[in-house]
Amino acid sequence: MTMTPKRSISLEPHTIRVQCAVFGIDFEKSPPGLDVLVLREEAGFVLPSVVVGAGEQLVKAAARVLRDRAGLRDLYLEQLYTYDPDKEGIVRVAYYALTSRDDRDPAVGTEWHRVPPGLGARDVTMLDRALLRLRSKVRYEPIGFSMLPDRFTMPQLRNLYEAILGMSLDDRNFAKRMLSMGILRRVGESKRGPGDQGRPATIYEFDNVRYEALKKKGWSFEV
Amino acid sequence: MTMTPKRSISLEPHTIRVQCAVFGIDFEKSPPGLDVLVLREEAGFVLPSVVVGAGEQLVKAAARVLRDRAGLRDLYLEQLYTYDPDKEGIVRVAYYALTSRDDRDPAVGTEWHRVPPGLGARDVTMLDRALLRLRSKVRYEPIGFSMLPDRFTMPQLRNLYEAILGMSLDDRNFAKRMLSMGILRRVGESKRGPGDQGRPATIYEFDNVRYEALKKKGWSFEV
DNA sequence: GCAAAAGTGTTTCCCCTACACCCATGG
DNA sequence: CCATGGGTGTAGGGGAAACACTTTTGC
Repeated sequence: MTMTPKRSISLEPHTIRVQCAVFGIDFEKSPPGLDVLVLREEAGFVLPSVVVGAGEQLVKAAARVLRDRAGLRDLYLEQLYTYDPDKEGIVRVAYYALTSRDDRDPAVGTEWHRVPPGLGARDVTMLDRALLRLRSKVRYEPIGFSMLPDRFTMPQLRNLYEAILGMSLDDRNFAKRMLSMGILRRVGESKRGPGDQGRPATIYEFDNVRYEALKKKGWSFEV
Repeated sequence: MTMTPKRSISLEPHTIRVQCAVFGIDFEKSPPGLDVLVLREEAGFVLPSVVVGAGEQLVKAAARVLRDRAGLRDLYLEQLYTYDPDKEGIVRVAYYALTSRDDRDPAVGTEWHRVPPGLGARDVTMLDRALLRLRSKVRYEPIGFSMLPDRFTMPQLRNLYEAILGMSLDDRNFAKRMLSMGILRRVGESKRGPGDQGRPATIYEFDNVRYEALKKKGWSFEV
């Protein structure tokens, strides 16, 4: 029987690839809908993905591909699931991201598509899981605000939840719940442009300081 | 500018290691408590872990280490989180597992310890995450039954939830909720051994067929 | 008959739901 | 003044939480 020498080099090498499902709300259409960011390739669309560099942090790799390929920064980014190695020994670590589409136009080669868009089987599997997580998590963590501009109106917030959850919500009860949680700061009224009809909406900001304080006391967000 | 040739070999190789937090309830003590399975090593305790073989499925690797090192089979096993590569390029994929301690004695070199036991920093981080997930998930999925023998009593089930959630639960309301969900089958009464005091408890089984049927209708478990 | 453990029912209260009207602005 | 969109209050019902006594067994 021989002793196996200790080695500092890698054993059983795998390639690790991070893959991202980026969600954003399309407020232009009515009703607003949930879109996912895809890259146009020769044979259709793919979700953004990239090989993780040696020693690179996973979330950094995800942020890197979204910055380089889609010009996106400062998004909510959360790890989702790690998939088994495929035939080439590639392990995919899936992330999902939330972003406000704001003013930004999508970078060249990227497009926003209403979910579900046409994708390959693996991308679909991952997107399904991301949607499931998003629909569940958006109800007990205030992550939805990442998909809005810093300042937003109550109807926008409600439209966001309706788009994600795929159901319509009672406007009175929705506003009541949101305001009663005490995590929104009223910061003025919406300015009207030409063509804007109706009463100006109140503008709110998400009060993160307040939210963290409440969370520390055991309170939890809930829609 | 030169073309990079396509390669089928791995790029940016990493070693992947799965790591497991196995939870079980200690019904011997009163009140019963939540234990985690640890391996005794030279310098203390560690969570079970193993390098994932080339082409091996992640969950298979987790099941493999728990079978080989701890003699455990047929446990509830769920992926938890994937950690960034460390200095040696090792990426850890964390799983947590639930098992009924039943009759089984722990295999040699393994011990059950009340959480939290003394562990290294990485193991502690992972265990914290596993506990958080367990405490949350046990409330909306019927995974707790994996920590009981097939046949169990209502007080056992309640003790399990009390041990995991770290709070005491009203016995009447608890039984009411559990029975009203219609996922428990009454299968008899507990046999008393010498030394057993008090009224015999009703024995139940988890009715998985019924649970799946309800879930398909959009119903969801909730404690 | 006493101690130990298990089983069961009722009331209260709060929160979620359902629901309709008035207000502010642009044209 | 009319159309458009935004804001607000109330009443009722259902489910969760609080709460105490009876039953069965071993000793």
